[in-house]
Amino acid sequence: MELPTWCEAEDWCPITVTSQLLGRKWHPVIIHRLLQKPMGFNELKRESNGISAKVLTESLEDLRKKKIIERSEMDDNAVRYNLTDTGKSLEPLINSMAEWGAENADKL
Amino acid sequence: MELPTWCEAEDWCPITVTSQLLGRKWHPVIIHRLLQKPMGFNELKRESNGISAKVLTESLEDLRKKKIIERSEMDDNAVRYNLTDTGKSLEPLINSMAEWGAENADKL
DNA sequence: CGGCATCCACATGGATACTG
DNA sequence: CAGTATCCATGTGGATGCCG
Repeated sequence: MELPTWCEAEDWCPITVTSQLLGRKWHPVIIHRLLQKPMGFNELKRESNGISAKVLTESLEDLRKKKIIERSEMDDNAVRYNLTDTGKSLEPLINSMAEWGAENADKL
Repeated sequence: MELPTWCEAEDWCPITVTSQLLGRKWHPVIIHRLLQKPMGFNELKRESNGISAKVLTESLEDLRKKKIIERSEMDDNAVRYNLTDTGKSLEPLINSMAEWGAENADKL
């Protein structure tokens, strides 16, 4: 199957789509955390070392707009964020990124 | 083998290393182009639809500092940029990004 | 060809404080 | 717990023109 990996127009190529999703500082971290298990706002904040509430809010909003994650309120009013199917489909990519980063961090 | 995919300190995790490399708007595109073949400045500029000379200069500089690409001057004074081994090791990641982007661009 | 110099606009993120 | 509201600093990229 031929996939259009090349840019097909000014300012648009498949790579860039992914890059602009995973290039936001905290997005890949958030997705990585949610791959372990669904979490609430504050747990997610704790698990993402150093993110501010503001940026977490913005990131979650962006990821929701892009249908990568879902927000649901439980019966006890607790909030849960979890990945959509689209979000889960990023798992191999996220893992590859973590692996590449672990192996090459010292070389950069 | 256990790889440290998790953040090990404030402001540092393997995922973030990769994300900050591939998250710059044109970096993945440049790497993708150079995976096809080595190129000079202007050819690379033409092949990356829409990048400005300034940003291309900055990107190449950053990628060089990170040992992802190399710059060499040929005997005829022509310039060639090509990937280092570290840069080439990004190929599967770049391809996965292009693939994911092609498959999910419409859903975002 | 292979850039550099400017200037400018906006995106992104950090810090801090406050709220129901 | 789950956020909002401000303010501010820097990052990042675009446009344009010039140069050897």
